[in-house]
Amino acid sequence: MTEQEAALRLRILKTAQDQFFSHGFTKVTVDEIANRIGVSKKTIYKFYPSKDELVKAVTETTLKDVEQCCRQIIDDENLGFVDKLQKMMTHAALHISKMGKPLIEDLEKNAPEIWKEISDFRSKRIMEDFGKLLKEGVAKGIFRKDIDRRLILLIYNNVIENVISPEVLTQIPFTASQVYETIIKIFFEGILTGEKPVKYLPKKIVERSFKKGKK
Amino acid sequence: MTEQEAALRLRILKTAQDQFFSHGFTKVTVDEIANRIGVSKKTIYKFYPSKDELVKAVTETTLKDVEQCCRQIIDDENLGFVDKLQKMMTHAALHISKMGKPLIEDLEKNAPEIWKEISDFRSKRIMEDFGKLLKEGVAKGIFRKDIDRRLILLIYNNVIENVISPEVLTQIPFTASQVYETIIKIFFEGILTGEKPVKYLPKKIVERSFKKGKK
DNA sequence: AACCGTAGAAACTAAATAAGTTTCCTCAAA
DNA sequence: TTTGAGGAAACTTATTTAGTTTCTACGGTT
Repeated sequence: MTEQEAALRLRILKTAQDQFFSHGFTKVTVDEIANRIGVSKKTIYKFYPSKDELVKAVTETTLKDVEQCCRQIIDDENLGFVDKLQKMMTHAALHISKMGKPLIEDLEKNAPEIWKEISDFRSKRIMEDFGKLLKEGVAKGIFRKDIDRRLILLIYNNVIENVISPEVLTQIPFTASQVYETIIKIFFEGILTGEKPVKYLPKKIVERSFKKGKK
Repeated sequence: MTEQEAALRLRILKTAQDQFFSHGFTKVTVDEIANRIGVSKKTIYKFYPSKDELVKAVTETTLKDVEQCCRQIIDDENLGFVDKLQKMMTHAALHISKMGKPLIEDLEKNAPEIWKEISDFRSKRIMEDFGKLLKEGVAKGIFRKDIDRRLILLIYNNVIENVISPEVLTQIPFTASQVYETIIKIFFEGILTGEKPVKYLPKKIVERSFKKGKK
């Protein structure tokens, strides 16, 4: 595959990702993706043998990117676990809000095996690594022990999924980063014991980070 | 039709409007609308003989609401024409941003006769009434005469349609009302001669006004 | 100038989806 | 007990879409 072909293949992937993230995949036709890029369906099927393979490629690329980012955070020895937790939460928020609800619901209904892959990944990556950090915080007396961490993550996931969405953000007098900062405050203030001062606010997220199709 | 039946009919209309405004009408199935409301397709077809009729009803109701609001503004003798223009612009903005681009493009492609109705309405209502107010301003030396008002409206329509949209607003550090206020400033500063002081800023629009399906 | 390979556009085939209708069943009201 | 209405699902028919094939044009190579 030449470099130009690789570039085209990536462009197909990014355009599909953008459209699938916004609308789900069943509502987006291969014809539409082709038209957006300015190629024919024949060219798309040159790189991806079927629409399902394209959906899979979008999903796997997304999860790989998330995995890589999470690993960088976990493996960063310069960060304390609170910083790690906060960065993980930020990254999870970006992932959840970009890989939007329309696609997740669509996958659950129409491509359950891909949905299961995402669900398993989130369980492993979010519940394990995330949960490990929460557990460490409890052990050190920084986080409260009376709140089940699986519920923390369930609530967090739902809040991000439903509040940081284009439709909601259009109708409230707050920007995406303002909303996210408030969510982080409520969560951290809710799980901290208060016995030790903890800095948990992330560096301000620029709204552009919420752009779909962006790394 | 009983009052309860009328309420159900209206609920079907509002749900359809909400979904069509966000996604266009071809991508929204009658099944989905029925599921959202918790009725069967049979019940929907009781009130609307076909999907096309439902789309037509949504469109006509929308245009009627806009017409009524515009008329109230035009007929309000307590308002100067600058206030009238500004209120018309605000109302046009709410209409354009709510009756979203997905539906307009969908109608143009798949239901051209409905699209033409909207287009004609917009020409008449926006170009005529709107244009009349601009003309009056030029005559009074308040607005510049060297800018064609058809272009003013074309540019205004495009700015509102493309900037005040959920996807864009998610990715910028401004709220919908902040963006709208800036648009209004640029437009009025751009068309005013500056010979006379003019107050043009609207009362602040609450973001909830951008909610689809809301009157 | 001729040939070759590739991709766009559109047509094609087969499968899937959706509009609109009908059937069966349940429930509430008379 | 009977009746009527609506939900759920099945059904029919039409339309759409996934994936394939054909035709044509264009650019590169010989």
